[in-house]
Amino acid sequence: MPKKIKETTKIRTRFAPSPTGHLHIGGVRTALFNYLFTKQNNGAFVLRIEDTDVERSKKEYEEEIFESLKWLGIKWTEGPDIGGDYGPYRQMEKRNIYKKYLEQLLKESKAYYCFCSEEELEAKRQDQTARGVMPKYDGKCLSLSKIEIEKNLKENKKSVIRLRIPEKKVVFEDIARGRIEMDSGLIGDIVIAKSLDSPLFYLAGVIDDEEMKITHVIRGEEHISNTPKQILIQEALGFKRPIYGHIPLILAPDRSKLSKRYGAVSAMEYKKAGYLPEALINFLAFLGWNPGTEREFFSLAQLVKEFKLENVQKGGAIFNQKRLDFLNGFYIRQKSLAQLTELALPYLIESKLIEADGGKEKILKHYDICETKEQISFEEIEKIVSLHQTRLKKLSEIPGSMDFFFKKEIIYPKELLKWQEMSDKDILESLNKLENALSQIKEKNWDLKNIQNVLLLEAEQLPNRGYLLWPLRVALTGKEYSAGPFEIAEILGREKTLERIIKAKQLK
RNA sequence: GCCGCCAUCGUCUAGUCUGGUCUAGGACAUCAGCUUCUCAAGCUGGAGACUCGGGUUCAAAUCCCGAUGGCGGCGCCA
Repeated sequence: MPKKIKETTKIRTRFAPSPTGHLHIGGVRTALFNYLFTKQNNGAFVLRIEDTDVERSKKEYEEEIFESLKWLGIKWTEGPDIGGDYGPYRQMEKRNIYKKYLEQLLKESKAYYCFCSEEELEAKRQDQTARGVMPKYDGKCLSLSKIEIEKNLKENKKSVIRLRIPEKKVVFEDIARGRIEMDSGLIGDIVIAKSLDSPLFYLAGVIDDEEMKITHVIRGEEHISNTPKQILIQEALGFKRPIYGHIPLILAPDRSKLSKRYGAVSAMEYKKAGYLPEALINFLAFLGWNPGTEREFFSLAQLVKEFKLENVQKGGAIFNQKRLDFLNGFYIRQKSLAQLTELALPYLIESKLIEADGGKEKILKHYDICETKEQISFEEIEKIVSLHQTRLKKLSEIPGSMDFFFKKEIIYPKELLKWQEMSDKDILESLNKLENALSQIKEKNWDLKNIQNVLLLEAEQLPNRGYLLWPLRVALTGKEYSAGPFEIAEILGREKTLERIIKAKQLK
């Protein structure tokens, strides 16, 4: 007996994207909030693919939805790929079910065929807008006789199926916003299917939620105005009403809907750009929600514990790229060196700085100018990566910030060697001092401590350390900004360090 | 236009339900300093907000009304 009660009260939610485009960051957040809410209540989280728009739905987008959610660690418990007791989980695989309900509505005269042309409807809409009223269908085809309908259908006259909307006040409680009400008289009879075999979003969604025993519908704010329509469909069908929770939208910096104009919007683009899933999750969770304390770093597991759907903000939140970058930098710093190096490898390979040749042990250093290739170990790459851990905001910055370790020749303007008011002569003197001092260190003694001792001794005799250290750093890296020269020299090795100093002297 | 939702630093937000402890707290960004060869990281400090107008009250960011602004919806898209 208790078991049964438990079963009927189990929370069931769903994330129902349509595979008509890349999985948007806003969709990801909707999925995240659903996941957090469900997981903390030990509920079931259904992934449903809403592919009723046959023209725009694509298999590759569906794949991307799976991939994105998996990357972020947002796990669903039922879905098209893993199955479940309430499938199928793709809407186009259950057309017969929608058809059954559609026939029921038609039979009960709760829905009717409409033969109005799109042009006719469009003209009426424009007229209504011009008169300052909310556009709605005038119910013209409602007065069609059974015989006329039969005749039209037989002639294959183009038609849609509309739901009769009764005039009443539709009221519902929203977990995130409280009571919301709307007058259904303003809506007009909505189209719920193009035909018996092609239901529209409103209808299919409502039927799925019922059949999948969804208890909580958590979705974006853009659906608030759709909710009364769906409630009316539920009522016509005699379905149970789920609990609704509408979460605010993610906005672009100008407060408009976030779109491609503002750069990356899909989850996979963020992955490619070198964002960590931890950072994206933490960031997205805090867009519209916060724990009410001053704590700001949360893992997915910690969010499951602390998240409260009732506490989500009501207003839309602007996507603050700088904050995401900050969080990403933070999570990069949290990684162990081995983990970060592992993450760096694909970026180094992609930019042709290294080649992978059968596993970690045989990583090849690849010179982009000479043909020579030499081996470099994972441990050596780790050392290089360690110098950059505090300097990275995104993984995609990896090749650009450490390429000088891998390249045979580095290119930079001579002008860059100049520190403060140094003359060409000063630079040459510094480079000579560097060459002399460093050549004194024997190959076997080439380590950070010795390099530092020798160089600092030399540098103290100059107006300031920069006179020696800046040209050194530039000669070794070719960059205006980088990690410190001692560490770099150590990793580069005696031979290459001296070689680059000599090259710097020859620069025209 | 109509309907709905919303409104605290540039941004994300705490505080609003249960008025006083709020000369409004935190974080990102920004500025200055420390550190320092540069850039990061780290530390210290600064500047920076209750949309406006009416009420209610001894007292309003907090309650009520109105205005304004922003966003969403008004599809044979989802």
